[in-house]
Parts: sequence; structure tokens; C-alpha cells
Amino acid sequence: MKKLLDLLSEEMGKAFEAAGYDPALGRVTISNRPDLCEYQCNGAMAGAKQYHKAPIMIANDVAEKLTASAAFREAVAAAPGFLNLKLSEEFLADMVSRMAGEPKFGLELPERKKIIIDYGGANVAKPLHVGHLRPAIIGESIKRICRYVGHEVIGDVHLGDWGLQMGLVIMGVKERQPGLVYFDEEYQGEYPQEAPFTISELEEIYPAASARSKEDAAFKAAAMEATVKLQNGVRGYRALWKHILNVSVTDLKKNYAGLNVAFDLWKGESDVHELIPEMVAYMKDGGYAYISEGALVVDVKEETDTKEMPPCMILKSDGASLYNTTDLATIMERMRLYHPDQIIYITDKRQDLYFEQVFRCARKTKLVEPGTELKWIGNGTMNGSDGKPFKTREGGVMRLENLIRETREEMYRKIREGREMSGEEAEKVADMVAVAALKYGDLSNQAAKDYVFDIDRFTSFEGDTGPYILYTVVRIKSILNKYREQGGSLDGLCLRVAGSESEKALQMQLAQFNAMIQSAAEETAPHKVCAFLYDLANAFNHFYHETKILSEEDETRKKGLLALLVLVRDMMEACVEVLGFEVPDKM
RNA sequence: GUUUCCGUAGCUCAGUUGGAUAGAGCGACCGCCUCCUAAGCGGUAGGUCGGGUGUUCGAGUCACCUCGGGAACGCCA
Repeated sequence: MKKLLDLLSEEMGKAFEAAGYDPALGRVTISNRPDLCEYQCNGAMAGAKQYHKAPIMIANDVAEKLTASAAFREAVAAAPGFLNLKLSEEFLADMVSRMAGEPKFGLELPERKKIIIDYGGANVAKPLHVGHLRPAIIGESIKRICRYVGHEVIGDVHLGDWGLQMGLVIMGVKERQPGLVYFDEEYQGEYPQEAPFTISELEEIYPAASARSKEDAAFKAAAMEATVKLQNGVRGYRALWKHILNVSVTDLKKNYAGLNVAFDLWKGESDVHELIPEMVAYMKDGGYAYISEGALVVDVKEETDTKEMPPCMILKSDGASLYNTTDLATIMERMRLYHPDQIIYITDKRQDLYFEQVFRCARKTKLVEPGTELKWIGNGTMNGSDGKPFKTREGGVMRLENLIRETREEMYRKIREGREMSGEEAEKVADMVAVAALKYGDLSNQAAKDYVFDIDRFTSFEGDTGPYILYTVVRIKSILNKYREQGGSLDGLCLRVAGSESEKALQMQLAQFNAMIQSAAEETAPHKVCAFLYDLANAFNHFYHETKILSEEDETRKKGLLALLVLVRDMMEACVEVLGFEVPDKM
């Protein structure tokens, strides 16, 4: 069904036309002066020049024609040329009631696209740290929003599982356990099923090996050699690498699951290793790539550039591949396997220039077809209260696990403090609310901006926070449960014309859902969902405060109010779902 | 140095594509539970939108300049 503002604009357009003006001037927006009106149209001022007429005269002409419209209860022209509008309660109730009856609240789905979304930024053998939080939860939410509006979306974690880091881990393992069969070049038999290390050992091995390589040139050379051997397919190294991968992926899945983040594909840089020679040959044969300063590069400069645009490097001067190489080869692979309409990348915003180079290179070399859009979303960093990237008290990089645990503990403490709840139940609720606190706190900021992480603020039940949102939904659920306990049924309820200002305001808020979710999808902007959710929660709490529901004596009205509650609950839960967290039954 | 992003209330952030008197939350202060979750609701105080010039009937929003902060700028990812 059509969106509210579109319907109103249509009505307004007709009035403009009837008064002899361009109907396109009839764009209706939400009022920025709620004391004067609910909606407004500024078309009379926009048209003043075109018609050589004072805006107020145009507005008066149009207001006259609006008296016949069923959509508006009131339309008055105000100086210098505003059209101030109040909605008809019947029209609104009808609209909201129809939304309640349709799947996805009557959302008109855009043309279905196939989208691959590359997010997370995880590396094998390295624990997730706070820097991985934003790309993971923003990506997850964008994935869910795009799915909600009907797109086919494939989420790929695109692991960093290749390159020197792997050689370092292999040498680190060798150092600790030189006797393992993986290092015996003569060995012909099957390799053990069991990994020779646990995840915690692995997480010690990598940083130790990485640190050592910076001081010990021989060790670094050995690691580089191991990397080459791995990439060339030396059996023992490949087998060991598989173990590293498996142990890491198991752990990563567990960590992501704790944040309600789930990937459809667990591909990595290694998956395109075989494609690289073909891609390099293609770029050379096509005349795109040439040798510059020893490295193989593709020029991506354009005449209109005002900034420096270094060429996109395909191979390093030693012939080895790098980040660009695997990313480009991945684009090639994705085109072949999935043929997507769009590929979205979510990474730290510092990679701006890098992605511009890669995208230009992919376009120039026709790795992607013109119909496939490449989109990069650079996320800002999560800062501490000093405004600098978040650190532990000791000044180190904080592990994501610890951040989540601390948030959970804080949440648990608050729940035990404020509610009578068993420790076990409080723990479950704390888990859900903590994830909401963390994710909402993050997603309510624009993705591209940095933000300050403040555990006290995020876990607060007051203000624009995840817990406040959840609390509001839980309240609604609680009323509906009580109604059922009293023997009532939620089937066949019918939403009624608003009986108060706060009820009307709530209905108007509900009516904005479709436009909101559509623009959140188009602009890949989860923070719009958060803002909507917060407004809806406020509108509900205001309404709730002054409306008796279960003790309402007029049975028809009571059922109408319950229908409204059901709709608010469902819509809020839909929003929470696309943001990637969940509502508990009690809190 | 070049490019780029950002600068809105004490703090944390919005601002619907250029509209009326710039909005929330936190913090401060004041009210509201014989009533469905007071983890709620209502109210008060707090601003030359970093500064300047311009475009426009009209600028937090657009352009240029300037100050301040962050980031990126060929063999890391």
C-alpha cells in the first residue's frame, strides 16, 4: 500500500492542480511546528517565482480546494505561504488499521536485488577486538534491513586467512612443537584429525610470532618461506593451516553468535588463491596492468580527480599478492558464482582511498559489469571518553569478548538491583538486554561517524537506549498477557479512530513506518530505524501514561486499544529484529 | 604538503535533502504511583549551529574563505 506522505502529497497535488498550479508543488512533509499543525506543505513558496504571485495567495487558493479532501481535517494557509495541515482521524485510523492487516505493515517492496554484503573483518588466529564490533553489527543490521524490504542478501565474513600472518602462525607452532608430523617433509600418511593447539594457544602463538618477526630477521624469513610453501600447497602446511582455520572459525562463530551476527558464507582470501594467476593474466593481456617501480599496477586516475590517486597495485614487486589482489579476485569470483546486483563492503572508514582504487580498477578492467553496483560503507571508530579509539584501562586493545562480558555484568547488576528476579533468569535477561544496549548504542549513531562508548550511558534504562526500547515492548507484552490471563483473546481485534491526542500521535508515528524502513534500506542507514523506534517508544509511553486500557469499560474501545497495542508491539519487534537484537518476555 | 571527513546546549547525539520560534537524551532543578511494569510520565533552566563572506524571498543545511580536530596519501590490512 502507498505510504502516508505519498497519499497526502497526492491529495495536495490535486488541490494545487484544481487551483491552477503545478501538482508537483504539493509535496507534504511532517510538520516542524507541531504546535501549529501535524503536516505541512511548502509548495506555495516554491511556486511563487514560477507564477509571479505572492506565496500566501497561492496557499489560500489551494487551501480553498482542500475542503473537499477526506484526508485532512483542517488546512489553513499561514504567512508567508505555509499550508498547515491536520489529518482526519478517520483517514488515519483507516490507514493504520489496513497496515495492521497486511504483511510487513503493507510495505511496498522495491525491485528485488541480489546483494552480497562483505562485513565483519575477522582474521584467522587473531581474536576479535573492539574494532570488529562496528563492522559486524552495522553489517548485520544492513543485511537484515535489506532482507526485510525483500532483497536477496548473502552475508560473507571474508576471512583474512591467507598471507604472511599464516606463515607466522605456522612458524610459531613449529617453534613450540617442532616434532609434529606437519613439519616432516617425508611424511606420506594421513594427518591427525585433532588440532595440535586450542584457540587460546593459537591466540598466544600469533602475537608472539608477530612480535618476534619484527626483531628476528631469520624468523621472519622462515615465516615468509612458510607462507610461500603454504600457498604452493605443501601438504603438511596445508593440513596445519586447515587446523588453524577450523579452530579459529569455531571460535569466531561462537563470538559472533553472542552478538546475533551470522554469516551465510565463511569464505576467505584463500578461496580465490587459484583465481589469481588467471586474473593477473587477464589484466596484463587486456593492457590494463603494467610494471611500475617493480610492482604490477593498474592506473585508476581520472581526469576529474582533484586528489592524488595512486595506481591500484595488483602484485608486489616480489610477485606476491596483497590485499588488493585477493579483493579483486574475490570480485571476479562473486561475479561468476552469484552475479549480484550490488556488493556492499563494510570496513573502517580509513580504507576510503583503498576501496576507491579497487572499485575503479574493477570497473576499468571490467571485472564487474556495469549493472553491478559496488558500494563501500566506511564506519567510524568507537572511542573512549577521551575521544580517542577505545582502549583498556591498561592502554591495550580490548578484546570484543571482554567488552561484551563487562556489558553483561553491568546489566546483570542493574537487573538484580531493580527487579526481583532469580539469578538464573536475571542472567538470561541480562544477556539479551546487554546485546541490545551495545548494538543500539552503536547503531543509533550514523555509521560513518565516530562515537563515544560509555557503558553507563548505553546500559541505562533511561533516554535513547536499547534497554529503554526493550522495556517499552516488555510493558506492552505484559498488558497483553494480562488481558489473555483474564480470558481475553487477541484475535479479531479492530483498530478504532483515535480518542485522544496522544493516541492520534501514536497512530501517526506508526503510519511512518513504511517510509522509514524504505529509506533505511536505500541509504543503508540503521540509525534511522533507531530514531524511529525511539520516537515510537516515546509516543507509546506518553499514550500509555494517560490511557486506561484493561480497565476501559467500553468494550469496543477497549478492543480497539488492544489492537493498537498489538500493532505497536509487532512494529517495534520488527524494528528490533532488523537491528539484530531480541526482546525478552519480562524485565 | 595534498586530499578528505568532522565541528550544533556542560556531556552524548538528532536535524526528514533550503522553510516558521534549531530538537532529543544525560546531568541539574521541580512535580506525578489507592490505577495495566515509576527501569515510566510531565515541566523548568541551558544555543551568536567554530568564525566570516556570498547565493536565496528564506541557510545548521548550498558555495568560497578561515580557525580547530581526526584520517588517508605505492609494495600493511
